[in-house]
Amino acid sequence: MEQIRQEALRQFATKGLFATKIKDIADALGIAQGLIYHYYQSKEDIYVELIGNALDKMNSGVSMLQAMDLRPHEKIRAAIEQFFYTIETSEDYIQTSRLIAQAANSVAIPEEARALIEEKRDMPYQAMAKIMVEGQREGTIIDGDPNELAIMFWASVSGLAVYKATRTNVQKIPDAQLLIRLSLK
Amino acid sequence: MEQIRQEALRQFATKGLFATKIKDIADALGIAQGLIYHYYQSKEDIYVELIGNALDKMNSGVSMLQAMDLRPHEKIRAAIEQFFYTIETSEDYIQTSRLIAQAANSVAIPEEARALIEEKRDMPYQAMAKIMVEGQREGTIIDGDPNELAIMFWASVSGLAVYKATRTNVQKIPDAQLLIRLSLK
DNA sequence: GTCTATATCCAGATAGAC
DNA sequence: GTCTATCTGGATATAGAC
Repeated sequence: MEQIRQEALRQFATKGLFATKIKDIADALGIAQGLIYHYYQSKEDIYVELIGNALDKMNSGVSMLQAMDLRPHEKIRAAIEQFFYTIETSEDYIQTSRLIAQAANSVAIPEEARALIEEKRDMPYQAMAKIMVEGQREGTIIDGDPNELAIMFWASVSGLAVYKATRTNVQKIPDAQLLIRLSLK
Repeated sequence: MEQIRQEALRQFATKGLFATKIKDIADALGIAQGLIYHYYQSKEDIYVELIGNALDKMNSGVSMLQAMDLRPHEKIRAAIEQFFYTIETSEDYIQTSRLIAQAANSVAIPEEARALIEEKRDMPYQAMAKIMVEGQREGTIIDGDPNELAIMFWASVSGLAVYKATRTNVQKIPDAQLLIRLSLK
């Protein structure tokens, strides 16, 4: 069950929902194709579950960040550093963000998956906008619409994640200092 | 023929290669499904042609930028402004970048398409790195590895493009000034 | 050039034995 | 729980008439 999830994540993240065949997953695990249907009712069911997990994982990271006892500009530094660390060390994180990127960029995903994305994907933006506001009050974050700052922040972060994910042999991704320049005074 | 290309681009960009059915394209154009095969040998053929066109379009934009009679930091401003303008006005540009994003993020695309991407996608990074070097010599671009600066630049730009492409009702995307802060002194 | 009809294949899902 | 076998639908691609 957990193995099915893992293998499905790996394949959905790299190939997408439609190019991934149930047989591919079964073969990779060395089990019969029919056995998958003992655990899941359909391919879409696996997909929807994974999308939900992925969004929750992303959002819980953001929640933890919010709860940290740090000043706003320190939270941004922490977020960036955590991001750079995770992207270098966690295969699972890369697959997770890749899955979300694939899903968000496709209109041909199950209704339920779409609903989950719609419901959950704005959380990081709102949380970051709040941090920006607080930082502006303290004078450590640059002026400007906090929502736009938040969008710019996550757009850059996810752009980097995609860059990293789609190059097999990336030696180095840019230094965290560059990202910090985006919003900090 | 041109209509097939256009409709196929629209659908591949939003749904990907595998979720797009030949019949979907034919139906959208009001022609018979079989007729597509009068113009193209296979679905993959259409896809590969579109990928090639998309990459060329992107790269020709960059080439034009390079050829402009501007100082390096002005080129960066120009690139950002052109980008913001195009993303707001050109449906075709959004589809084009979405197609490339989809393709680059999937391992399940035709061999030929993969080869095209491998061959052509680094051009913008190299061109931008060169501009960064020149700007650093002039003192208008911040210090740091020019390759990393270039990666950061395009990661942010493409992150924004994806953000914009995947929200139907985006009112505003961040101001160009924010992006400029990334690299200019 | 465009259509209808169809051959062929493949993948999702089910049935039922062990 | 796991397998093999199979039903069923759908999609690519082809054939051939108009």
